[in-house]
Amino acid sequence: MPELPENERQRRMLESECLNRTIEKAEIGSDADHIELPGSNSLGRLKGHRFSEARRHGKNLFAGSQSGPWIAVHLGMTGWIVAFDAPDDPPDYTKLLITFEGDRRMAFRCPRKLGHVRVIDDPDEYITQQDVGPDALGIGRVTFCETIGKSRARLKSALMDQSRMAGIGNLWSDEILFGIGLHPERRGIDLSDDQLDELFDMMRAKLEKGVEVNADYSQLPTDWLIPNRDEGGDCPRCGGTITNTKVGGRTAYFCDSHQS
DNA sequence: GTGATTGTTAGTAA
DNA sequence: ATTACTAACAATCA
Repeated sequence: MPELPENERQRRMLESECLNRTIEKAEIGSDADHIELPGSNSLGRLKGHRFSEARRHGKNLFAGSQSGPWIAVHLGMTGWIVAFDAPDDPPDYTKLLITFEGDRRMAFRCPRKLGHVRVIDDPDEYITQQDVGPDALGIGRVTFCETIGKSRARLKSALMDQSRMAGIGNLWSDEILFGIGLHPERRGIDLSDDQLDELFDMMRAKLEKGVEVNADYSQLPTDWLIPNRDEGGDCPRCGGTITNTKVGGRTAYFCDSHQS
């Protein structure tokens, strides 16, 4: 379940459960057809190394060390990483299984196979190669206002464009626009400087809260969109109705009253 | 059966 | 160059 807050939660999990243990084995799970995973040569490179650091950049996740190889993980729509101890069995849909010293194991599971894992040498170089913009919680106000303010694309699409900034997907883009009261089909180029400023602040506030509650939606304020993201429901903030439309091929939920 | 799903990419078109 | 639209990937659920 990965947008920026969900991905940060995964990063924390890796950090607390999977660092500083020597890798004994990295293997492909069963049912791993039609998904991009490292070949045996790449997997072999991991053996004997340790992950000393877990990083997040947008929806990308990295684990590795300065002198050793890194894994670059993208969770796709339904990917998830689980840490557990042998002899417990890996969960369903495990595509890649890493066994560390001391029975600790890390499973990359991915039911819909839309995620992937790669073995790389340098996360920074990888981010550049992949044309991924700055992390949405790392992008500066000036850069944000510039890239959104010059864009003729619809706001929702612009926020979700991983080359502009990385980490915002369907749910959180809706949440941000709901918070600021802008319709998802508005254009960045039509916003005033003040509106761009407020949008930047709103993006940070929403994502920071999402990170703070560790992407546990039950802990989000009840007047936010995500807990009320149902077609036809009442807007928790005004007398409006939650409705939806297609933007960029995704379903955009918004309040028909206070978002314009 | 139909349509939808927290993501990305390729192809096409304007 | 930028943006929009569609389909595709695959599994599952309402």
